[in-house]
Amino acid sequence: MSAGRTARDKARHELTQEIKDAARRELATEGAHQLSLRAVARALGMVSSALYRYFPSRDDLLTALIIDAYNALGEAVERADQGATPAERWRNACTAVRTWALAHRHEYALIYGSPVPGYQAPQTTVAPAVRAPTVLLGIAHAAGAPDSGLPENLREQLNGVLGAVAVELPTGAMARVMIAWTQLFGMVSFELFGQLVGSADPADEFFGYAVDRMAEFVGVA
Amino acid sequence: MSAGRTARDKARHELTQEIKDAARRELATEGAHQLSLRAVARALGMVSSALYRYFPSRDDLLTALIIDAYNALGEAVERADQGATPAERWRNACTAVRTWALAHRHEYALIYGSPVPGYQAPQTTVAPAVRAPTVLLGIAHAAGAPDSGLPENLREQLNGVLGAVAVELPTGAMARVMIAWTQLFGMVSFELFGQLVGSADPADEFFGYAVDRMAEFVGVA
DNA sequence: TCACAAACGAGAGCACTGCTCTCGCCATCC
DNA sequence: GGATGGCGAGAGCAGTGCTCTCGTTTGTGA
Repeated sequence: MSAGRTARDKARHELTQEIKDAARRELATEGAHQLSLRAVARALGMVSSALYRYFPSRDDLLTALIIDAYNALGEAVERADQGATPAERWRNACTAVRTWALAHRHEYALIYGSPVPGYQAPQTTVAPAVRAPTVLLGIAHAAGAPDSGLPENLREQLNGVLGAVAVELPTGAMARVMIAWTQLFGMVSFELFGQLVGSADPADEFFGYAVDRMAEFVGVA
Repeated sequence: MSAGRTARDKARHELTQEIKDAARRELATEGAHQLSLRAVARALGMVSSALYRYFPSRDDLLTALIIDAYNALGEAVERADQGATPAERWRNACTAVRTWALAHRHEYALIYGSPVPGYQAPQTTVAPAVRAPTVLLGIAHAAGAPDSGLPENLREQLNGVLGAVAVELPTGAMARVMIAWTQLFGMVSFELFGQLVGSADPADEFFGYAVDRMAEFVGVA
C-alpha cells in the first residue's frame, strides 16, 4: 500500500500500474479470455518473462484487474447515490451500474461473467465486490424499507450477513434488496451478453421500468 | 437433420455426436474456455486435424454445444411445468432452471456466462434459447396475469416480441415476466459463479423465497 | 462394373500461448 | 566498496487452434 521511497520501489509501483493499464486496454479490445501476457508485454515494449517480476501468473494479473473493476464499479455507484428522495437515489444508483457496465463491458464480464475456470477468487475480492450492493442496502435503510415475512432459516442466515456489512435494516427488507440486486445484475448481464437481442433491445425503456418496479418491491418508493 | 442412409452418413452422424459428448465431458472437468480440440480428439483416439472434418472450428463446436445446452435446459423446464395451480407450476419451472444449472454448471456458464470473445451467437441459437422463458410466459397466461401500466414505447416494443413467440398475454404481464426471468437468471448465476458466497450460500432458502415473491409480482399466485 | 470424385484420418508444420530458467546488469543496503 | 537481490532479455518447453498435404476408403453415375 505504501508508495515506497526508493527509486526502485517507485518504478516498480508505476510499472505495475502501467501493466494493468495496458492489460485493461487489451481487455477492452480482445476480451478476458484472450488476454495474452505476451501481447501486454509487447504493448509495453518489454519481453513476456519480465512481466512475471510483477505478476506471478496470468491469473494474478486477472485478479488485480478484477479488484480494480469491483472498486471502479463500486465507486461509480457510490458517486451516483444522490437525489432528493430515496426513489431517486435508487434509480440513480441502479442506472450507474448499467452505465458503468455498458462503458466497460469486458471488465463487467470479468467480474460478473462466468468465472475463469480453475480460478478461485481470493478473499481480497469480497470487500470491493460488496461496495455496490451495499449502496442499495443503504438506500433501503434511508427509505425505511419495511420488514416482511421470512422463513426462519433464511432470516437467521441473512441476519449473519447484515451483521457483517454493518447496515441496520430489517432482515425482510434485506432479502428484498438481494432479490432486486440479482434482478439488476441479471438484466444488465442479459443486455450485455446479448440475451435480450430480439426482445427488449435496446433496453433503455425496459431497464427504467424494471428499476422502478423493483424500487416499489423493496419499499423505496 | 435427416438421419442419412449410407453407411458413411451414419458414421458421420454418430461420430459428430461422439465428438460432442466427449467435448461435453471435457467441458465438465475443464470449463468452457480451456476446452481443447486436441484434448477432445485425444479422448476419441483420433488426431486433432480430423476433428475439422466435423466442426470447421472450435467456435462451431462450441455453438453446437450451446444449442444442445439450450435445448436441454428448455426440455427440463418444459418437463417440470406441472402442478395443480399456476403457482405450483411456476415454482416447479423455476426450480428446474436452478436444478439443471447446478447439475450442468459448465454448460450453464456456456450459455449464460460471458460470451466467448469474438464469438457471435448465430441465429440458430435463438429458438432453443427461448424455450425456457416461454414456459414462464405460458404459466403467466394460464394464471390470467393482469396487465399493468407501461410506458408507451416499451409497450410497443414488447408487443412485437409477444407476436413473435405467439403467446397471448397482456403486455404488462409480459414485462413483469421478463423482470422475473432476469431475476431468476441473475440469482442462479450469482449462486453458480460464487457471488453469493458469504451471504445467501447455500441458497436453497433464498431461492425458494425469491421464486415465490416473483410469482406474486407477476400475478401467478 | 468400373472409374472418378468426394470424404476421410494421419501427420507435419505455423504462429501463438503461459510459464520456467539462466544469464548478465545495476540499484540498494550493510 | 562489496555482497545481495531485483531486474530485463533471451532461449526453451509443452501446449494450443488451425492449415495443408498425402494416401486411403467410400459412394455414385456412366
